[in-house]
Amino acid sequence: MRPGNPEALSQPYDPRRIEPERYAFWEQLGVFQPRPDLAAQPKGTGSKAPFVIAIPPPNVTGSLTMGHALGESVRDCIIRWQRMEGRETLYIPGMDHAGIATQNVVEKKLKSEKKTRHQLGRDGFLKAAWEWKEQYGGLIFQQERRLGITPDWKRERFTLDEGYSRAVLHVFKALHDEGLVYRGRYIVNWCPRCRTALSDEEVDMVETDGHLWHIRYPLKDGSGGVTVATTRPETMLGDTGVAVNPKDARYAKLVGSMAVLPLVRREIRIVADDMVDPKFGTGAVKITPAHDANDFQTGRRHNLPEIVVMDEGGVMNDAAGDFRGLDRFVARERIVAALQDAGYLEKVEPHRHAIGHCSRCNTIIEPYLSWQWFVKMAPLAAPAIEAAKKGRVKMFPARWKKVYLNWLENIRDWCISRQLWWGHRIPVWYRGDEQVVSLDPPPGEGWRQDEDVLDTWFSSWLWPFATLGWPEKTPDLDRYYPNSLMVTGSDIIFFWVARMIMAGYHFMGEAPFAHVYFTSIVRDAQGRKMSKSLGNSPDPLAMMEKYGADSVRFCMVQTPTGQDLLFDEKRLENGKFFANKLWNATKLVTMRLGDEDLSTVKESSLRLSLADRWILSRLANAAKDVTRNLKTYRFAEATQAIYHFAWNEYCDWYLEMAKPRWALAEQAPGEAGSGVLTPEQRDDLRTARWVSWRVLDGILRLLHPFMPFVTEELWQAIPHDGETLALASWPKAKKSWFDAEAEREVGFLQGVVVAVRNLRVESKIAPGKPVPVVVRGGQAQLDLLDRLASQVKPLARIEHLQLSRDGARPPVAASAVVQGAEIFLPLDGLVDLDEERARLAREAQKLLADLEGVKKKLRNQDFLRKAKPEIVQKENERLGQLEETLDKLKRAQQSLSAVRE
RNA sequence: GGGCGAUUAGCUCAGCUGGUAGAGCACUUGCUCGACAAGCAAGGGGUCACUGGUUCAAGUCCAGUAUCGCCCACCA
Repeated sequence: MRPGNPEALSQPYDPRRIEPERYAFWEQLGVFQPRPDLAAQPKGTGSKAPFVIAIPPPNVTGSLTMGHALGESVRDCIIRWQRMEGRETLYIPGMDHAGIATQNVVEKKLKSEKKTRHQLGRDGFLKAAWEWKEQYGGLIFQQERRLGITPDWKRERFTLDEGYSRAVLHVFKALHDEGLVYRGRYIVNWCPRCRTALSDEEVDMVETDGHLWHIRYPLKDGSGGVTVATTRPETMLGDTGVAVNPKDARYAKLVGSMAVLPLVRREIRIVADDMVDPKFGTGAVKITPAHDANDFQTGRRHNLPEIVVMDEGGVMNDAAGDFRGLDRFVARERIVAALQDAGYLEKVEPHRHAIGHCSRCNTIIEPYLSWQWFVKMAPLAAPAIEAAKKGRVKMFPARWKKVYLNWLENIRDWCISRQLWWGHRIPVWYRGDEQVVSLDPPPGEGWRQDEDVLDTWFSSWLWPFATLGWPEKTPDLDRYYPNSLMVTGSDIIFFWVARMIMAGYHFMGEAPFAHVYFTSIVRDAQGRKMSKSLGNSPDPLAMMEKYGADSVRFCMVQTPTGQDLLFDEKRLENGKFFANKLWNATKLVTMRLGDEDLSTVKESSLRLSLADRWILSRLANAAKDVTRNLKTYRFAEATQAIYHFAWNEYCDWYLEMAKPRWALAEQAPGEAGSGVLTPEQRDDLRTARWVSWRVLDGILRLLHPFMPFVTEELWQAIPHDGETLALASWPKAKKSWFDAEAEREVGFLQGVVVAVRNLRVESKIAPGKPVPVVVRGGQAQLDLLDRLASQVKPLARIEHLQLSRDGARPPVAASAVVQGAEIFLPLDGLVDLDEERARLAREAQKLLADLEGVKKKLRNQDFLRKAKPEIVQKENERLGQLEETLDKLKRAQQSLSAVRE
């Protein structure tokens, strides 16, 4: 047992003073490293299997947001809890190279130096990017230390590290060898600003007001024309056909004939295709196979030429004839004008539709025909679907399972090539007609490597096992895969969660984690997304400065799960106030503990008083509640349980009741009251000290995963066993501590105290003035009050407590009824009798309404017959209580009305 | 067009298996009594969005409606 250090609490609570020091303290002790000695049993068996969480790797360019703070609070809370439960824990940190985001940042920096990446060339650019990474990357981890999270920093991984990169390339080759990776010329989502292809998930669809232009295409034979409707007139330059529905009678005779494309004068064929909806627009669709995914399919079905009319920057190319060199939107205006001048434009309608935007830079996406690499997803999705259906991967909250399944069941192939430089370069080599997939350059001369890199998510989806050394068969991989839990935002359920599960099954044969917990998405108080441009994103570091990391953690962790959180800075006050309360309570307790080594005190040697039995019972309940709620990720309930117990039960009641007992020590300073105190008093003092210490210790343990800094600080200040609270054991709900009788009895005492306090206030008695109180009640109730009189009296400032079985009621008094016992506050000449009468009348009226409700229920035969017996009995008891209370109130009213003023 | 979620005190939200509506903040009144004014004590405040249904009993289960929000979707 180590003695406490009460002096540590002499200054007021200030998180800024204690938090940074504590982090260094934990790091020094090495509490973040996994302790294999704890995991006696092999993985996957029993509760002692290692508990593993991998961090969702933040972008190397990232800095800490409230969203990160929320995720980290949850992850670290669970990790710390599991560590205290005695499990070996591993929290894996790392960063994502974030292809497009990082390349954008580095290019911007180059621009400020009046350079472009093309001037530097590929190698020069990559060198600059790595330099940037070394200099600025990973800032977020410095910030996250401030939060008190406990990853094993020695295991930090980066998705572009040598080993990790091998894993990524290995996966590409493996999937290619299986026929699941293929190269093809298809329509992809193209961002003309980033000049790269994107996956479907990287495109945000935005409802936008646009136009539907109706354009007449004359027939070649001069016999009229066909009118098509389009939202993107500029693509007409690439039209190679017109499609109509085969069942559409209006156009039946045109099928097979040729139309002449206006402005371009190209002859294009009119074809019949089911994809056309006769009811939309004109029922005739212009076909631009190189600039529309639908048209591409249609074009292939009818062997129409594919003409690309823009370059990679969205500028019209040579195929655009007179419009070459124009930006696609300028070209749109010019083309519309030209069509109008030539009399081809029949109509323009307003039209609302969804337009794709680059999720990185918000540029409008251009469907673009190009050579890309794809992953065939359906075979990978199958086990991931089954895993969720069979519950092998559980999601919290469960409703996300549906979203997940819906996506997987309609999954489309994944475009994984990106026209960037920062990333894993595709391991494919070309020489003439030869094509080789190989991690290293093939032997021989003249090989040229594919220019493209892989989608960032093509590396992140390997995170749960690539961080552990895969594809090597490392001991870590054997020990720590599968992970236990994934905590992330629901916004990346497709990008990342679903893909990790697919990769887990495909490469490791089992799910990467058993549970997925989805946190809230943090929004501002008006419900807007946090964004840099709006400036509505609070800086977590500033929040920690102001309220403390403990408060940020405590308040963020208890946000609603998996739905939007409207963040309001004001909520953070709560945690700080709570920490402050505990600080002061601990200060009080440390001042009263005396010199005895409490760890040597045997609980069985103590005679626990009612208050002791009560608070121990409540502690057992709190331990049970916190643990149960942590198990199901119900953080709001878990924090509520410990908060309420610590503040409203331990501080508000137990400590107040302990004060008179501690005061015994002051009657006999020095030798723990020897000689002056009776043996019973000495025992009581020891008991009060032991229980208040023991319960405080329990509170600090239960709260530690949520507020690690202040709990550690306070734990060090009281007598404690072990070096750090972070490695102390998690409190168990001791069976022998549950004590329903003590809870009932203290409930009565609390009722009496509250009633007296209320009578005082209602009677406008000065707060400090001691008052006499008379209680009439059952023998058991009176005995209870008698036994705890010395503790109850100060709580309500009772000067003299008179207990009587059925003695006379004081003639002039304010009164109340608590569990059938009558409480009188004699008030000769002090009280406003009219007010007291009115108060009693109000009280009686309330009771009468309740009574009516209960009576009605008990008259109902169906209720008596069908409700569970214990419910009926409860109602009967309630009826008795209400009638008794009402009766006593009536008598109080009578006795008051008999009094003349 | 499909799916999901929300709607409970002035605000932000809890209410898990149906059985007398809760918390924090805000509000009212009163408190420098040696842990704490970041506090203490006592209070006020809700026909649980609406309509039907199931049930002895519904904030809680079912159906529908309304409003708001999110996600998915190849009507050009």
